[in-house]
Amino acid sequence: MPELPEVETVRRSLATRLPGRRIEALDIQQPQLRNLLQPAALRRQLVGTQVVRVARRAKYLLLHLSSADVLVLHLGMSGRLALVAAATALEPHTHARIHLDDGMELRFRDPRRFGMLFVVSQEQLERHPRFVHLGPEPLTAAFTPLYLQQRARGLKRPVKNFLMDAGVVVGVGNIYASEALYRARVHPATPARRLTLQRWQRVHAAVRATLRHALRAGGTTLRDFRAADGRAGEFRVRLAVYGREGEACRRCSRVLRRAVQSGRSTFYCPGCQR
DNA sequence: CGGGCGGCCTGGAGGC
DNA sequence: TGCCTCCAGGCCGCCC
Repeated sequence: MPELPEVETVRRSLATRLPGRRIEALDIQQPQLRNLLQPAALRRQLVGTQVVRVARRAKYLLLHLSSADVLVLHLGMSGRLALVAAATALEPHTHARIHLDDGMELRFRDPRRFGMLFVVSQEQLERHPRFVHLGPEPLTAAFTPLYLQQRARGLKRPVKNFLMDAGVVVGVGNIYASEALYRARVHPATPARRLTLQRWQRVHAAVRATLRHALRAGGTTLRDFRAADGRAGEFRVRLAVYGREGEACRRCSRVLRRAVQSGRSTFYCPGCQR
């Protein structure tokens, strides 16, 4: 589900509400997510701590705690976080409930259970196996056209797969990889090593613009996605290629196509993207 | 070692 | 209505 704009949207919706709240209790209904939750250990680490701030790295949400630990949450494909009154009826696939000191509850739901939840010390976070290999954030100065060109040196994998590799750049998933390449007018199957610096400049700018616009719209809701306050994202109507196979390109009117790359759908315009 | 692929899960859509 | 297949926004381990 959620790529950078969606995770960042969730972060923002939590950042106005969570800091200062104390965790009073934790209920685990279903410990088997992507990682196996250890209810007793989690309770020991979380209960009694205060949320200090809500951050994000790649597609991970980071709840920094007063204990100098970090509660790390990943939404996988279908995960949702909701901040609701404790009396709210329990919805299906609610795996974890974090009870707060103001009568609210942070609920983690995830039908497909590809999501993750774990605690790591702030100090160890960057060295954690899930974090240590991560590339730069696309909206920071570390992400440049030259960086892309250098990382692509010698790689014959398609540029779309390259952009979706979190070791190259984080936060770009299947929707925004297609959208950004359309915006950059680069064919998704182009071997990464074939792109000139000039084209990397276009790709770089397109990745950033696409993510920024999606962020401004509160992300893309295809089906599941909601911010923590329940709001859906509005970017779906602005998608230029994703999910629009068979429809007309808005730029050149050619029929948009779908292809499969490494088992994932890619959408592109055969006229605009060479 | 780069990189494609299957597997992890459930549910929705569409075909018959 | 039911049953089947395919597909889905992520990530990792296996294998060539």
